[in-house]
Amino acid sequence: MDTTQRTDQQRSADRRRRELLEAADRVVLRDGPQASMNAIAAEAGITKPILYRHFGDKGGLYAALAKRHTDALLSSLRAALDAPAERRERVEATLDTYLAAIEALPQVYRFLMHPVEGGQTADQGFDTGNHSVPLLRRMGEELAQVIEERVDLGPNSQQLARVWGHGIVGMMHAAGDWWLGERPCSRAELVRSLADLLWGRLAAAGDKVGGPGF
Amino acid sequence: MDTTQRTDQQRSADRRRRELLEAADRVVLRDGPQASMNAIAAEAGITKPILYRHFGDKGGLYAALAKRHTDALLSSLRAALDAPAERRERVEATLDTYLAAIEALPQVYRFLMHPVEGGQTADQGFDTGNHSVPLLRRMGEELAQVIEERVDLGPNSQQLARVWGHGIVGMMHAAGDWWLGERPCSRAELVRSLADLLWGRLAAAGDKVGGPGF
DNA sequence: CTCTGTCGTTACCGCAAGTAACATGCTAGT
DNA sequence: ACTAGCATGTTACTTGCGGTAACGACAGAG
Repeated sequence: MDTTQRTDQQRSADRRRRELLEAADRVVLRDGPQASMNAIAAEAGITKPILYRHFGDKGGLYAALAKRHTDALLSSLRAALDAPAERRERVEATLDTYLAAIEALPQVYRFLMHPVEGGQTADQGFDTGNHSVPLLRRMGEELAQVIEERVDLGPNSQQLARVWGHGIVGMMHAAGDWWLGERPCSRAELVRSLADLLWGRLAAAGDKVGGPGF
Repeated sequence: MDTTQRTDQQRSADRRRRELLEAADRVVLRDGPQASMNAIAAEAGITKPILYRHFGDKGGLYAALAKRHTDALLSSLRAALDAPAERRERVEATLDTYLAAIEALPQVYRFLMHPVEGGQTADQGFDTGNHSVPLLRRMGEELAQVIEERVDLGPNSQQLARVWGHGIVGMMHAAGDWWLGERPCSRAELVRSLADLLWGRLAAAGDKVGGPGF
């Protein structure tokens, strides 16, 4: 039959696609974010044009690869966010989930955050937009949605929630990035410090009167 | 004399260097972060090898260019941070300064934040560190220092200040990036929303009881 | 046996980073 | 005045990567 044939082909194509993505994963994990298409193809045991037939261009492969990890991370985060617990506990669990993920696979994390994406094919004419850091954006939107659903923010809540979503995600990301590089403290301490920041401890703290030189 | 000669040459070299940097600036402002060395050289009215003699490689030119803008932005931020005013006002002024800067020169801002840096020259062997987003790091450290100097955080204040410095900078960056792309509100509203977040409004807000579907 | 479509290859193009080797002009020593 | 040295600039090249065109084998339909 036509349909069964197509299904078979589709299945085979999907399996190939998954194999290719896993090979790409291995290479990225080994070579970092600047893994070349040649290297990925070689790791998969095939040659470049097949990659291009499956993913269009490097951006497409990146997008597919990123989607896998992004989806996985987001579902973990959703679990932490939606837990039936106090807000502070949920926030700490979410921060810890994120930090544990980037701690476990820093190479993958760097690939997701710093996509390189300097192709010579001109996507010229962009004024400010594009620039493709989809993971941060998706996390920000997701968090915004949760905030807007569960926290009572009065009028204009949607916009406020979105600002906060992106802001909190950025805080988490930058602090995590710095922490990964320097490891100045344990993960638990970092989580506590960030949660304290979100809980207004900066506003509540008093001025320090005597400067170091006075 | 030998010394006077050398001084003349040094001055001439420095002037050339500045001219080259200004040309690079113009190109980056026009072409975005993926400006090619050829284009920069052409804009400066010279050819590639001169650029390489002055800056070593593309990373060197990037570093020099980034240092100029980073220094300029940091001095503006320092002015806002060190103003003799209430903490909330200072925080809002700092946020607004940063956002105004990225709003005025989005291309430069993108160049600073997304350096591309995917050279084929292997800096292999890095585990987690490097990855070169020096602007965010420098802003984080700077802010940490100001916080530690001026806010009374009790014991372990230095570490807490650093976490907060990097976290706040990341919040500002991510929210600014998103805002630049979507422009969902005015700059003043964004500043207010972020300051509210830092002032603990997330913790203070009540739960929303009735979900949208219940 | 041929036609068609998928999976795969080799060989190529264009482009950008980076370099080697050559040309030129200025200052200085003899 | 002639030549040595040194900075400045050039052309022309190599390497490596993203991306593609054109060609080769193997499956099933008529």
